[in-house]
Amino acid sequence: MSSINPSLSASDSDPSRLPSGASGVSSSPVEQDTRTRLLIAAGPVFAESGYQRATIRDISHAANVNVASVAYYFGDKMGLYRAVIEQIRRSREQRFPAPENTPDQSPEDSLSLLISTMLSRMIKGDQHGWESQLIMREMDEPTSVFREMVQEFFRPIYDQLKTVLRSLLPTDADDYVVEQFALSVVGQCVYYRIGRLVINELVPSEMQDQHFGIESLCRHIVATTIASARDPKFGQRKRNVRFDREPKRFADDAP
Amino acid sequence: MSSINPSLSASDSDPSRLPSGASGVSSSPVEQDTRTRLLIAAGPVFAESGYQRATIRDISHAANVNVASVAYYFGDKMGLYRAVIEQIRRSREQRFPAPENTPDQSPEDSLSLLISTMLSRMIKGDQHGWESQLIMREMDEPTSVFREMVQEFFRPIYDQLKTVLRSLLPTDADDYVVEQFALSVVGQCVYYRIGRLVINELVPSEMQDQHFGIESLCRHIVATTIASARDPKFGQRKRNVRFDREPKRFADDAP
DNA sequence: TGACAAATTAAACGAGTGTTTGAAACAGCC
DNA sequence: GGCTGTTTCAAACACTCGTTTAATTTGTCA
Repeated sequence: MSSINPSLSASDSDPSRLPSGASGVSSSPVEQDTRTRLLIAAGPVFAESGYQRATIRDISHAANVNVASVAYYFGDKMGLYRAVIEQIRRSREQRFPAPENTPDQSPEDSLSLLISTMLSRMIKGDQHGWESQLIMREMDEPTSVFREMVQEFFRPIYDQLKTVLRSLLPTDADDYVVEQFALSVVGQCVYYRIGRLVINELVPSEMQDQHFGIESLCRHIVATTIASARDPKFGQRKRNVRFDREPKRFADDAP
Repeated sequence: MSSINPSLSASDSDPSRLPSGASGVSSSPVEQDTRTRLLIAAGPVFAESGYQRATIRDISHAANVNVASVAYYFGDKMGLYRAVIEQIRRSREQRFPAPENTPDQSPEDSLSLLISTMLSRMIKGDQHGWESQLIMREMDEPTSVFREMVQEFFRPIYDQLKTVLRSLLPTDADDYVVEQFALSVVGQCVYYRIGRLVINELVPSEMQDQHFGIESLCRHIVATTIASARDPKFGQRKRNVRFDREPKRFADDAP
């Protein structure tokens, strides 16, 4: 019932929302104010355990603050979570900005830049490996922040990708073909994050070390995408007899 | 301390492990023995909530049995979970068996069959949509059954995929190229399951209805894979100047 | 210094959790 | 019937969770 709780009167990102002891500029990573320490400690815990399983006791212990501080500074657990997500978005957009669409750039170069941006955000997009993990968790355990996150995180670069692909494909390519190509690119990039535990089991570690770095993967995805988008036979796909004698596996497929 | 608990002396899949009241053959879906009712009810709950958040009270309520029955028949919560996973593996292998490698089949047909099998297992591989979800959960929230699951679920069809891709690629293609192609195919298939919530936000629903059925996606993935694998320029990738003026985004990439 | 608000703390609360228990209900057999 | 082993059940246990509370400490300014 107290009326002094700061979480009720200030935005998550308002820098003026600081305790009186600290004067904005942080002196040392371990000597920051309680709110900042919570924000720093919460990310890895949420990423590791997921929103539900993460406990504010764990987070508070990691931040070396009292459990009640979460309610004091962020209202509740979800308030802290939203602050972490927003922090990731800003950090990521700053360190791996989407490339600009300069007209003097070939579509191939644009595609390469986009893919390397996506792979970087995905694989090395965080200093300690937990930021992407947290985003991926939202994808199959969505919380209330999911929809907003898709629109702000993914929509912009996805639209850029579609634009570039359209310029690579034949001019009469249908919209759905562009969409399928875009999702193919995204799928390939995302899998190296999502499926990394499976990949660790299936691919020898020496091969991963030598040929599964971002640069190597980017080369592969760019080359295969361009090769198939430019394939002269591609326009015939719809009538290719090869696919007319598919096994009847599609009983409940789209009509 | 009781010595009559059946979970301690019988395998999860032993059909003789039935209460004396039921005589093996099930009469009606709603009139099965307690153990079977638990097994049926547990799958969707585990898939929906994940192993940790799923509660045996929810499962027991859905199965219309007492909470203590889980301990009685499966030892503990993890015992029930393992039984569910094993049930999925058998069901899936029976309904979507990996295609055989018949020699009279073109590599294109083999690839198409493999991809449609993977997509089917992924997207419609379960009667009510929860089986794949449960498997996907293991991929980024692995429990103790993860490693065994990868080897038994994914390894066989992944090896088949590599064999087919090798026959499509130039004969002198390096092993890592085969591996990259295989993971590209897997990534594209998996993304339509993993990223389905994101896709729902990014792709108009009419387009999803018309062009994102299994058959349509299979055609696209097969066509792009074959086009790029057969691209005569593909062998030159390593020396393509285009990639030599990549932005320096690869500071911590593999040397 | 003393008053006052901000910040922190230990403790408690109430709701859920997995698991255990001991008694009751039920089956089949003598 | 009575007996025996199996299965079910409601209740309790021990524990963890997010949140609240009331008391204490800290910092600032008159």
